[in-house]
Amino acid sequence: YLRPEIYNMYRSHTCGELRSEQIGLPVTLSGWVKTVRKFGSITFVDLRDRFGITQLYFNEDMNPQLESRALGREFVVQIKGIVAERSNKNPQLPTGDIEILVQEYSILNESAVPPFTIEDQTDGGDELRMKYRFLDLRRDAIRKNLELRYRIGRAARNYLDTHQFMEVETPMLIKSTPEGARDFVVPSRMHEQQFYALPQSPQLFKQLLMVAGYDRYYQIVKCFRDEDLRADRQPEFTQIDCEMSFVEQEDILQMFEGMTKAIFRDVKDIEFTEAFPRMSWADAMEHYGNDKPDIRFGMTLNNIGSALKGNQFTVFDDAELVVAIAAPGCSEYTRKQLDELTEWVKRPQIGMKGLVYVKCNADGSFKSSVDKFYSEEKWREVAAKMDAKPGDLICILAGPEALTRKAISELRLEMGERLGLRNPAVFAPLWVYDFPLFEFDAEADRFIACHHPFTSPKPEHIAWMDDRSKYLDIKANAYDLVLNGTEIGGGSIRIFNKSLQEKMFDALGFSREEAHHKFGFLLSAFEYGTPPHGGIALGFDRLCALLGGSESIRDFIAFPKNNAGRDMMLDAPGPIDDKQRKELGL
RNA sequence: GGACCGGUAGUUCAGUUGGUUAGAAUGCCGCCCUGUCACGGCGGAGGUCGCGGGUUCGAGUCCCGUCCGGUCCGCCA
Repeated sequence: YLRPEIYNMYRSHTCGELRSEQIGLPVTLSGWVKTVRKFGSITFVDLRDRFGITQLYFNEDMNPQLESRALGREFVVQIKGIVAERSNKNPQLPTGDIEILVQEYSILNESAVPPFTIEDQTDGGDELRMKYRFLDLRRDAIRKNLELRYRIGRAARNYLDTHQFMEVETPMLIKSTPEGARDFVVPSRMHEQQFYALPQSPQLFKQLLMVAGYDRYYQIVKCFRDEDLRADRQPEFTQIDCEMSFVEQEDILQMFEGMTKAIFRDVKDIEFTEAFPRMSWADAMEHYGNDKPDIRFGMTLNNIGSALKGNQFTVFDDAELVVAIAAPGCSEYTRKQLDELTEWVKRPQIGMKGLVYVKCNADGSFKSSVDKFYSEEKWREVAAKMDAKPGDLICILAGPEALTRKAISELRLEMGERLGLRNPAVFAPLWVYDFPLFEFDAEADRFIACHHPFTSPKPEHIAWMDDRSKYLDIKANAYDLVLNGTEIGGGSIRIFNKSLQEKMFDALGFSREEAHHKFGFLLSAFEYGTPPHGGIALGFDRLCALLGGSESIRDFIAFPKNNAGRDMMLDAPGPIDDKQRKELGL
């Protein structure tokens, strides 16, 4: 614990640092009144600041000018007094052995009655807390989250500094780019009908820094995307953005695995002694049904179509994919529970038509919802193939490939949650690698980059860049860092060759003119000695939320926006006045 | 672009089949209280039931619309 250097007229100590060693010491404290507990002529006040809570003891009999009734919640006060031993100690407070015998006090500022209580268990709802975020931030719970965020950032910076990374700022006012998320655009008075865009990431700038020879760059940087939001998605968010030159994929994985370990060590006192597990994208999709597997638990996917097709059960026979998980210890599910689970997979956001279940009973027998079509022997065979144990419940989904894969992936996570297998205190990092370079966007009727258009294909697949029929088979030098089923980072080895970059733009359907108009500066830079390079960007907000054991990133951002992208405190965005509008030519 | 949940006292919520004067807890105000730390006791104030329309003898309750908040799907290179 570092004692802040705050000796001045307002305070000699913080509200968090006095202990029994200071008994008898005259002190001056300033802070906010958290609670007032009055007993006739004596009064206890909990005084709060960022560093803690210290109990004040007012005694009107001993000191008649201490009329404590003037004090209200959240008043800012300064007191002078003597540190004293408490007759009743409070073991729940670090300062609980002492109190301050108040000799004089002054109210530095009064407070209106706050609209919600400033306690860990506040009575305020989200909406109110966001509107009065400055009060919400006084709460311990939020303060601890922001302190965690600060410590994570500091740990990352310390690690990167010791590995010769250099922080460079890149511009916030840039040019709108065609690929990827929608840009926030910014009009400018001096350029009528022209717009800056806010960066979705500093991607191009960090690559140009590599061209410039600023090997090992990092930046903890705001990024902006004008897309719809979620609990874990904000229109402005922060990345730990990094780039290195003269590296291959393995170098980057090592470096940032090291950084992740350092963060866990510094911030959570958790030591990862083993290398992070790695999984190819194809394996992730096959065994977990998504590209960010939560590997805290098993219950992996089994494609059992071949075993079950051809038994006159048309649901399976007509399905592109028949896939199952074995939920451990769930064979005793009642009819009601099974019906509820069936309803769960039929919800619109899952979108399945139904659920087939097979109870692997403890006595070795099997009971399924489709016994009409399948013998017990068949289920024994399937159970053996899936490694399902007596006592397990096999859940089978069947339907179109993509929908069913996503549904079983969601069902796996849901069952993991229900079975308590997703403990937020357990951390399971994972590298996912060998992502495809392209995916086909049916709506736009063209190929789009899975990662971004600057990602290099695997060297052995570069030849396929000339053959559209091979596009979907091309693997990229791209990788994600996944933690507990959440993507916390992603990166790639970049293209550093002009003709390959042009080939990439061709593949994505940009004309040469368009490519040069949008990315001419990059193509130009590639003519002047670009080193091989690659990097990664970590989602700082998500990392904080995960380490803080929370689903929502909002409590780890000082002034977040709501799910409509509004700042409830500022009431932003808002209209601009006619004068501004006119100047901007809007 | 779409689905679902919610909106009642400062706050968090309850409010049955549509039926008298809309309740609880907490907070707030007043009085009492010398060891509390979720202090306690007594008393009091506090409501455009989000908004608009409709059905009805009668609407917090039912219907339609709308606004706001939340969660999710699509989207998020």
